[in-house]
Amino acid sequence: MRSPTKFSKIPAASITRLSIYSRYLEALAQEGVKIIASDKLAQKCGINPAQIRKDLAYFGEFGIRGVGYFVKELLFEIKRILGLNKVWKMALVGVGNLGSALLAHQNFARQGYEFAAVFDVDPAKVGRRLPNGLIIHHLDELERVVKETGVEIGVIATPGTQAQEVAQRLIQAGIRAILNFAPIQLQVPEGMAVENVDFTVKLDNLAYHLTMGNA
Amino acid sequence: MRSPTKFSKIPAASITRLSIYSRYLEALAQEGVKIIASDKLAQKCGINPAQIRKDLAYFGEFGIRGVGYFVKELLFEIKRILGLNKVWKMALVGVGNLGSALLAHQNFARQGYEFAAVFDVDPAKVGRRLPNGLIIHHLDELERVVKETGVEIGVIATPGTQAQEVAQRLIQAGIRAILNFAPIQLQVPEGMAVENVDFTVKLDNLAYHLTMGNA
DNA sequence: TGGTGTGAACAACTTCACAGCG
DNA sequence: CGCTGTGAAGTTGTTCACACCA
Repeated sequence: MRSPTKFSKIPAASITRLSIYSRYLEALAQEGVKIIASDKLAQKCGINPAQIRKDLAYFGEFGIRGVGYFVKELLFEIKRILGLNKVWKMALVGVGNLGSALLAHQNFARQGYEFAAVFDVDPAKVGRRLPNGLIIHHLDELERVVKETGVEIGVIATPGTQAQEVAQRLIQAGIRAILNFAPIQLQVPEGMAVENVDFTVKLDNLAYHLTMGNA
Repeated sequence: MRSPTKFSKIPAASITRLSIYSRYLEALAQEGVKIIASDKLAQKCGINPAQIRKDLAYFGEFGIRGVGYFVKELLFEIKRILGLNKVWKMALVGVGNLGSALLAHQNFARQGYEFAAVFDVDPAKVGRRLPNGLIIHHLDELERVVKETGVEIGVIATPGTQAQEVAQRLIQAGIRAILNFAPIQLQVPEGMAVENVDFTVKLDNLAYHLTMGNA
C-alpha cells in the first residue's frame, strides 16, 4: 500500500516541483510580490506553464482566471499539501564529515526540519555533546530514543557498508521515511519512503554529458 | 545543441541507472563473481530486468544469451560509456560546512573524481592551505585557475543567494558541467549540464509521503 | 481581455513477451 | 535449455489548445 489515498495518481515529479514552486513563492513573498501568473513562475523554474497549472489542479483550484495566483495564499496551500505546516523531527545516523555538515546546515531549521537525535557507533563519538546541545547516542539506543523524541524521518550519513543495517534498525524503530546519503540502493519493505542523495550518480551523469558532448 | 550525437534518444534515467549498475558490478567484481544475469542484477537494484537489458542495448550487445554478462567486462563497458576511464577534475566553490565535508569525502577519489581547485570569497578563508594541499583562491581567480588546472566540472556549495552568480562565472570560465548543492534552480544556457543535489526537496517529498500515508 | 483549469493529443519511458542464439 | 536482445503493447507523464470565468 504505497499510496492508499485518492492521491495515488499524482506523479512523484509533481511533488518535487511543488517543492520548487514553494521556494520561489517564498522569495516572491519576501520581495512583496502579491500576484504571480503560471507563465512567470514557469519561466523562473524552467518548467512548462501548463505543467504548473496541472500540478496545482491535482489538489484544488487556487488561481483566479485572468489574474493569476495570490503568492501568499498559494504558498500556504502548497506548504499544507506537502505537510510543511509542522516541524518534522529527524534522526541523524553517522556523525562523520557529512553528518557534521548536515548538523551545521542552517537551511533545515529554516524549512521546518530539525535534528532531534543523533547516533553513531564510534566509541570516541558516543556520549559527546554537540554544539547544538544534542548528545551522540550509540546506535543500539536507536529504538528507545526514536520513540522518546518522536522522530519521524531518518537520515543515513554512514559509509555505504553500514547503510543497509542502519536502515533496518530505523524501520525496526518505526521510522517510515529515510533520507539516504550512502551510495547504495536500500532494500526496504513496501510503504517506506526512501529518498537518495547521491553525489556520485550525479557526477556520473555530468561525466556522461561531457563525454558525449565531445564525441 | 543539448545532445548532438546519435545518442540523443537515450533517457536520462538510463544513465542514472547505468551508474547504479556500475556500483553493484564493482561490488560483485570484488567478491569474485564472474557472471551475472539481468534478473539477479535487477533484483539487487530494485529494477525490472528488461529495463536493464534495454539500458545496455542502447550502447551495444554486452551479454551472452543463455548465460548472462561477464561482470568485469560489463563494468568496463559501462565505465567507458559514462566516461569514467579518466580522472575528472572538479572546482569547488564555497568552503563552508558542506564544501569542507565534500573535500574530506573519500568516495570521490575512489570513483575517479578529484578536486583540483577551491574557491571562496571570504577573506578569512582565501589564501589558506587545505589539508590536501590545495590553496583557497578568491572567486575572482576562477577563470585563470580553471584554465590552468584543466578543471571540467564545477561544484557549487555556496548559499543560494550567490549560486547564480557563481554559475555565471563558471560558465564564463568555460565550464560546461555543474553539480549544484544550492537550493535554487540555476538559469544556464542550452548545452550546459546541471545536476542538482537538493536535500530540502527530498525532505519535502518525504514529508508529503508521511502526510499522505497518515491522511 | 487575459490567465486559469482541463480534456484530448502527444511524447516519453517502462514492461511484456517471445524470437533467436550461445 | 536459459538468458539476451527487441519489437510491440502498455503505462505514465507532459504539452497543447481552448472553453470558461474573473
